[in-house]
Amino acid sequence: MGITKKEAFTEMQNQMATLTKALGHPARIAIIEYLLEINSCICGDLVDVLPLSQSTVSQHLKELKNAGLIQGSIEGTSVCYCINEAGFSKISDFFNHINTQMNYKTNDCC
Amino acid sequence: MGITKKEAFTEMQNQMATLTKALGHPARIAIIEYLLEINSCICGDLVDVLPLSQSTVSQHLKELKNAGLIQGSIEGTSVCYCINEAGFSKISDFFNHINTQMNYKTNDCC
DNA sequence: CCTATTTATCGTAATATTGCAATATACAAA
DNA sequence: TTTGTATATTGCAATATTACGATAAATAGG
Repeated sequence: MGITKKEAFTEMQNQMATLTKALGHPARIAIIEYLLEINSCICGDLVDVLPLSQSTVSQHLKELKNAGLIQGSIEGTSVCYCINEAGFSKISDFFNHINTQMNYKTNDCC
Repeated sequence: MGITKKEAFTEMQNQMATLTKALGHPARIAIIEYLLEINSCICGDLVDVLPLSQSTVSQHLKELKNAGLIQGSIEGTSVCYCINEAGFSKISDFFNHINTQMNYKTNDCC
């Protein structure tokens, strides 16, 4: 039905899915990489760098912002977007947890 | 248009997007958590644990397998699914890279 | 005020995802 | 061979995503 049964899962599971889903597009990966590289950015730069139209880039930025992976503040006529470290901490915590569990247990199956 | 312009991005960007996209659903997060917890699994277990039908669970398992996040091997009548550490290493590498860059640079904007 | 610049939003079309029932497939046991 | 068990696949229907052009909104500079 195209609709995710969110209510059937834990808040943590939904939150982690929201964060990873937001990264689940090459343009949004590219945006994050670019923001990390220059550590300060305006949307206009991204339109030049990415092979997508201005409106599409704006939408991707909105999704990353909604997920809490980037921040944006108005800076005169333009908007300054940058990494939101809090969002990435949450993901890192999850993967650290996974790595710990993988190291702890022996993968004796498959 | 609902179609991602994959050809316009690097292979790394597409690969990372594929991996994170595969995790971008609470059911698939739940599957990974369950596999980590019991460290060995057959699909039937998951159908009991998850609030989804057998066919839907099977589809989610297929997506995780295609992305390289889990492995499955036939074990008599059932299938034994478990974590594919190689897939998670790739994601971990990416997030370690992000964390390194975040620590290195000062977030002086926004 | 007028104009240019920058970013967001709307409308729309194409495609993808999610979910389930029904069915198919594959194997084991009787 | 027949029956049962476990998993995969197919075929929908409902909804979401991706992308773009057009347009709106907001501000800066003349």
